[in-house]
Amino acid sequence: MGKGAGVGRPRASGAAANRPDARQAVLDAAGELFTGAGYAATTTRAIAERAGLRQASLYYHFPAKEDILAALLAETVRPSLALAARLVAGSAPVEVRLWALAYADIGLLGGARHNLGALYLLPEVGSPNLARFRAERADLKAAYGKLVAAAGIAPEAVATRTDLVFGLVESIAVTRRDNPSLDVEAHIREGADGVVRLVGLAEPTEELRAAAHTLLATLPD
Amino acid sequence: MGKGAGVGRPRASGAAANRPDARQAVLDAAGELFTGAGYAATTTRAIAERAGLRQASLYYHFPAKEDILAALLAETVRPSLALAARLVAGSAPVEVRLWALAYADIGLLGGARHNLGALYLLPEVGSPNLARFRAERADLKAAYGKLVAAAGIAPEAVATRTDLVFGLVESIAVTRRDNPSLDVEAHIREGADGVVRLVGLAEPTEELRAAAHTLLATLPD
DNA sequence: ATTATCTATAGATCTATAGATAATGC
DNA sequence: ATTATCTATAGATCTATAGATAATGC
Repeated sequence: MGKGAGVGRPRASGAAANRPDARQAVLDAAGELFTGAGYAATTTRAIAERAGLRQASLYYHFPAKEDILAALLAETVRPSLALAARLVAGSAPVEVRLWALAYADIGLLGGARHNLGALYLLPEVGSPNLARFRAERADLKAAYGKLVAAAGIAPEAVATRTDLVFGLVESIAVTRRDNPSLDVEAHIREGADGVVRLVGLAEPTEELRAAAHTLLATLPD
Repeated sequence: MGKGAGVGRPRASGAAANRPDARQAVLDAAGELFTGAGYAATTTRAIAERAGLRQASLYYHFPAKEDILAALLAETVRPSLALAARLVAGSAPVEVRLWALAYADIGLLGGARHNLGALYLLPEVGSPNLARFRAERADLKAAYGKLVAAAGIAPEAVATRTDLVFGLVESIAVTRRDNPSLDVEAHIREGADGVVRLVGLAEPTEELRAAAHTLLATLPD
């Protein structure tokens, strides 16, 4: 049991009070419901029920419903952003770094519990309270843009090409929503190949893929 | 004025009653609000207000809120589907037909009022009542799949490659949402080129694009 | 008589707050 | 005394229906 377990009134279900567990259960429940039914259609009562708490108890862990969404968005975009920053700063050939970024990023979205990438598609991400997430996602896109520019794309074409690459990467969320039994591994490999092709670089070779895997395995944390 | 104008109690605004006008105004208002704020977060009152009617009057034109969404989805996917059916049945080189389909389809989504492609991303499209739309969208995807297969992709790679192509085409909706002042024309041209590249066909030439434009201009209606 | 609208509202929520309570910690 | 939960509910909706009404059409 984590720190604080047992302190506080027990849950109605009988479980002992436990701050970190409850917070995590809320995020997990909200992740499933927001990605499945959307934000507005998901009630705080449904989240609480699935998390094993009473509705009002959510507000001990999050000041408002929207803060639950903000926490989920942050934990989804941040690993991708951290990886992108390290790859942009790297010195491997640009096609290797781009393949590696797309591969890892699609993998994070495709491998997450509950298709968390679908959160990026929610209309509520436009909310003023979620500006932080939008800025982090824009930073991630800018990292793709730097690699696209480094790939030798004509300067006036970089922005549009980057939009397309970023759209292709995030499209895993829609594909997965449409087909929950998707072969995610195949999609990740083909998606990374596709990003390289889409940018206009040479057809990916097995050597390129191997180099990218090595690069990802040796990145400093 | 259209047929039926003036028959019926005048609107509270003073405008004469007019069935076709009111229905169109409702769809237009709902298109703007659903794409901007989402389905669940858009109230029937807000739709009615923007359409110049009272909230309850919506129900003379649509049996329920969800039927307004169904009508918008249908009118967004059908033109693309009709075009795809004609191109799949055509005899022009496959790279020309694929470029033409992607160009026209991205153009329909990118050029529509209110970014209607964003409706495809709403979590509510999973609703049982919207099965018809999902089937039509699946037919559209299948048309892309036929062209991908005809492009000589290895049979076991066709499904994934098609997912990626379809994802790239629809990504215009997310791009446009993120950047409402997007250069749509540039995105359409680059997007069609990108689809051809993504499938693994030869880099698009000016001749290919010209042939595709000719094909689109000469398609029978 | 028919049509397209209106006013009024029932009934069902939904979010967030107020205040109580049942644990552990000191 | 502090913590993490609970019960109860205020206040604000939101969708859809009931029934009235102000036009035109016959």
